Amino acid sequence: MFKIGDFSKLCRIPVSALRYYADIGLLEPAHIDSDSGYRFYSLDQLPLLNRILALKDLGLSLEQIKILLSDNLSLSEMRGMLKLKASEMQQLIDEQQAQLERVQARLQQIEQEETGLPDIEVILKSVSEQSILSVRATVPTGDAVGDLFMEIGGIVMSQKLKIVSPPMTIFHDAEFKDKNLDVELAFPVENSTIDPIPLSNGRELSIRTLEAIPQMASIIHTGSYERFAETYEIIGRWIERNNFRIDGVSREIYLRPPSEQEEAITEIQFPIERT
Amino acid sequence: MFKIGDFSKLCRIPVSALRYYADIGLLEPAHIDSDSGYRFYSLDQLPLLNRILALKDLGLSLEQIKILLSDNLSLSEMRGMLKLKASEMQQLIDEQQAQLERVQARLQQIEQEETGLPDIEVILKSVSEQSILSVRATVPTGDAVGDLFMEIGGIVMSQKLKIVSPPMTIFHDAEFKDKNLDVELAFPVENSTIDPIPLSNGRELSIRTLEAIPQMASIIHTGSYERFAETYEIIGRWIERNNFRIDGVSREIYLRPPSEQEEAITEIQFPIERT
DNA sequence: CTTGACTCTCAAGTAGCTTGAGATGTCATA
DNA sequence: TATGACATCTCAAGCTACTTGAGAGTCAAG
Repeated sequence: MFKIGDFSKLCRIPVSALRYYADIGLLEPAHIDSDSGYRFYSLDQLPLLNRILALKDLGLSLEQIKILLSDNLSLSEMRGMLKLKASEMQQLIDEQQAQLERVQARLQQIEQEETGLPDIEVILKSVSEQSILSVRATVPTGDAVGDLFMEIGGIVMSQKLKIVSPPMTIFHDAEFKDKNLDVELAFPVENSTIDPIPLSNGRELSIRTLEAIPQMASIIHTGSYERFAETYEIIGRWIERNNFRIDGVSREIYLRPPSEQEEAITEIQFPIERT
Repeated sequence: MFKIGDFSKLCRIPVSALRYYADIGLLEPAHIDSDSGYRFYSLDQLPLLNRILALKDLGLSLEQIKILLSDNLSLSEMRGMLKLKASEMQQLIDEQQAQLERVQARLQQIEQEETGLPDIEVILKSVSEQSILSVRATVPTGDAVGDLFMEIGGIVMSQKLKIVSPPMTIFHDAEFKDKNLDVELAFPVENSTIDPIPLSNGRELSIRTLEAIPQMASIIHTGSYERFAETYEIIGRWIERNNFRIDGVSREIYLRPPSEQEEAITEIQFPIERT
């Protein structure tokens, strides 16, 4: 029989951990002196302790180990648990690997271009499905989106549909263009249906569903629309450096329109995928 | 200005997290109504929040981010932090990869041999440096180690050295032998020096230092020495399956000698290295 | 004025221990 | 047998980044 300190040296587990294991009922001392309360451990407990440590090393929680050791479970149950664990671990490793790559991308950025554009503002997010009331049109220049907005804004308001978040533009062109852009002007609305509303030029305003997107690179642009190019460059470089590629149509979300007192705030989103 | 719920939807961060960030002073609301205590956030805070999220995504703690955002630190400091972070992450990933491999090794074992020997008892440990009083000798058979033990036990006891842990045998043969084994019988003692003590057959008993070993595969054998073979087989297979190789001399530690009442308990250790 | 949705604060819980305070026990020496 | 050094005991709190829940107050619509 060993006092806790000696047993601790023997098995190289801190005294505090042994006490903790005793507290949670994972490994009770072989004997507890009823006068002093001292815990005593026997060498016969070493195999059990080692089994505990081996299972812990496989990444099981102490709670799981306790269950596993009490109802000594079948091989197939054990296999199930381990398979689950293995896939969890694989996923965790993959995520961490991706995170490491992002850190290294940023490091590379810092090393290469001392005074370059910072891309610290880019974040990764997911967006969920939403209903939009939208019109798709070809506009001669980017600035003309504003005119389209003016044109249909009143019509949208008159629909008595509840608009649940700020308006956005969806850019359908496969490559970058600065003339004759294929855009969709959209207002997120509550889930409902209406008949399409015909507009001039054969266009129509209708409700459709914008599907969820698991991975979006997003950046917030503050200020006038004239300086968009720089912000687009930042997010573009971030995507490139982090080994993503653009996979779908981009959006601009007009969080706050420009006014006398305040600068405009716009979010730019690109759906991305691992290359 | 948005109430917390709306801002939460906007940036896709749970309300509880936003409140937490405010509590720890990481992101204070733009305004707090003094009557109701309601928090109000401005769109102007989005870039800051995104910076926070981007840094968090790089694996920095909220505390670090807070420091980093308050004293806006230099590029080289930033680089230092990221480098440190990157190496930490790399190490973490390597460890987890190794752990995953151990899980998979065990899975493979379960799948292949339904009724095979369980190797659940093998654990990985490190052992630290220790002084030993030892004699090295060639013995005709494994059983003869016991005789050697008898022979020198008395002499060791008479040395008035404090023996700090149970005796062990170190096996110096490069390959397995069952005849003429090159063994070293050792008693861990307090750090001190004595003159070598000559024994019969030209052997001598002396103090030396046994160096620390970072990775040992260890298993506890309970019972008579006759059934050692099976335990050796278990640990050997574990080492093989986990892609380690034996790197140095093995030990047997006689934790409890056999007696009328109790079974013997012996620990077997192999130093190992990643292949 | 009511109703329901929203918000507030404060406390506790999560995992696996570690650290510390303050009280007691054990052991070897004087 | 007294003393001092050291080991051990039992709590309680701390670690991270939040989440959950209780109980109470606020706000907007009908």
